[in-house]
Amino acid sequence: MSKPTIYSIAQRCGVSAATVSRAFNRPELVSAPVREQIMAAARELGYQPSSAARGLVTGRAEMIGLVVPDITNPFFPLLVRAIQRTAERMGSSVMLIDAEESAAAEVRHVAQLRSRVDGVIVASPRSSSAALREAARGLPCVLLNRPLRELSSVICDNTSALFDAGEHLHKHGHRSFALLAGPSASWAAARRSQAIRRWARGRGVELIELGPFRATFKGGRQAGAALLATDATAAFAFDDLTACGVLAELAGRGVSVPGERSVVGCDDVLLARTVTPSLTTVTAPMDDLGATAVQVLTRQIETPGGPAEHVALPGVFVARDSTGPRSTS
Amino acid sequence: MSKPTIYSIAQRCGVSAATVSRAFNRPELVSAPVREQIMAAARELGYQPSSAARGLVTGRAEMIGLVVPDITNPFFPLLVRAIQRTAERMGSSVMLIDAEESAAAEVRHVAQLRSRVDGVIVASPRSSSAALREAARGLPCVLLNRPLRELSSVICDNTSALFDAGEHLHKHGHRSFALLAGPSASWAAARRSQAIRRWARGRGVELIELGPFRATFKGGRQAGAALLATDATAAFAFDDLTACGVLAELAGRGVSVPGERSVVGCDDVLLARTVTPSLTTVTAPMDDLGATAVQVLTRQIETPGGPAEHVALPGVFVARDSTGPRSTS
DNA sequence: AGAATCCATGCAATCGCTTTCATTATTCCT
DNA sequence: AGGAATAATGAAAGCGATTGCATGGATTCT
Repeated sequence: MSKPTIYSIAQRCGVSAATVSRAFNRPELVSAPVREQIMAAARELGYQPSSAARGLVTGRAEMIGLVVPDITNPFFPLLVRAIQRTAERMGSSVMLIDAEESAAAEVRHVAQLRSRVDGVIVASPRSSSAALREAARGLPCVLLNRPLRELSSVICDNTSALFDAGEHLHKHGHRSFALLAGPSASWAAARRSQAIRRWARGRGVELIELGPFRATFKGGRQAGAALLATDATAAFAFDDLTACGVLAELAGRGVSVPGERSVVGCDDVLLARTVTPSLTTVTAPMDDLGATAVQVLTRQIETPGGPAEHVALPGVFVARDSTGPRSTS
Repeated sequence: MSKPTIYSIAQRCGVSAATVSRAFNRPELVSAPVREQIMAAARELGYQPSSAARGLVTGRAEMIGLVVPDITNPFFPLLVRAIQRTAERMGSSVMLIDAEESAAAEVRHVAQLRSRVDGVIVASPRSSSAALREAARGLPCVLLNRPLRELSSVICDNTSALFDAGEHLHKHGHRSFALLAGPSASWAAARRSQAIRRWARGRGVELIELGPFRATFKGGRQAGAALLATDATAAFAFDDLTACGVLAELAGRGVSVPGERSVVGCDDVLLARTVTPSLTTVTAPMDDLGATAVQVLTRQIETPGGPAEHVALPGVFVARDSTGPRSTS
């Protein structure tokens, strides 16, 4: 007794396979009694449509690929979840690919995905624009947090939230700021630095630029050490992981936060709430980012050759415990 | 100019589609010149075999499902990565499903996966044994960190590593211990508690049982508070997340670690190295766990109806900075 | 040289489903 | 009531690959 197919069901119900197929896909085309009989038989037999067979004829895999550079980066799990949830609602599954931080693996995987998915979402890619363009040629594709004219993209724009962060610190009496820059190759890092510079210039406050530092906990400790060598009372870290490193370094040296220095992070990863003191940071609207990416991708799939779309979602500033009034010492 | 198929290539090379197919799958059956011509044409046309078509005839999806209860739990990303890497080496892709902590979603997803994958790996499932058995009926399945007689399983056994942890603390002069128990429904929690109890009894030391606590940062803070109400100088936390909560609570109350109290965690998630002080904990051999799970699953797929396999991999104790000599006060 | 092998290749069936077109049976309109 | 429109179903042609069997040519053996 092999796997049930539409034919098993058809035979059992004395109808043709076409009718069974319709009962599932276009129920309104099948009379109620027959439809119910078919459904009952299907349930009874434990029938599950073969997605391979369906995919072969429809040309749709009902599956999207998601390429992340490093699944262990706490930034991604929430994104993965949001994307998966939205995809499921649209009837698709998600194939997750962890490129393990290798740009080469990224494009290799995108190329391999081609035949198994309807489209791909590539998050914060490491790869060069050219390689990416080439890999995505003819494959619906949405870039996350990395704009590229020819390909659709969804990005999180922290500019205004960083302004808010600056204002928040300014209101607390800070007048001298440090910018702990992230990796120079990172688009996000460049953009954040730029936003902070603009704000500082507009505000007419002192901005000490330090770095670039690696976007790791270690990089953060170095940044913390560098920070202590200045007399900036408030610092913008590139992201939360860096900020945590800064916190650890300051704690290690007996510098109190926010008593003596204030620190703001970016991204609001889980860690940000967990660490002591909890991090003042910028929340990325993960759910929206993921959902939007899937929606844009769906449009790309349905309109092959359609125009690239570009969506920017704003981050939101959240004040927690790592920022406070400037010490009056 | 539609997607290239084996027929496009066949036509272009003046051979039959069968030969093209063989050139890819059984190259030794095709003469060298023809094979090379085919490969060249394939490259030129950008041919990618349709996995749907292949899957239809071979009955293999070359894909395995991976169901995790909560992708945001730092325990999983490393596991996901290990599984993905091994699967790739075996020619399969991974479909990730985040059950978002819902037992119902877990079995629902396993059921839906049925038609799209060759088998599933279910990590630390929340669902009841019966539901799980039913959902996996006829579908090759490997359970992770949850043994169940009828289904294959791969688990991490921390018993001996926890003994080592106990000895480590004992050597540092600790004589009174606290067990901060994890969720009572968790198999892993029960097992860990049991191991620690056995060790304490064998050693003849005092063991104060606290909890159960939720396996979250908050749960850890509560555990920390409870710990301070006792005079245990060393504590076993259920896992690293809990341990971090304990650390935070102690820090908040000005209790120094490891000066006044020692804390050991379990799992060695990324956080463990990041937090200050870095956590003494038990490392789960993630890579092995993932690789073994995939291998066992592969065997299940190749031998349907074969016997369930059960593999236990030992965790390894690692001493870091959250444990030290008992304070002599 | 003729028979026996072997190698490379082609033919054609098949996997399970969707979908167009044709075919009835039914209902509606004038 | 006769013909048109409508609804429910079936027959059959693919979708793109794999694979068992058949075939014909080259090679080898005796």
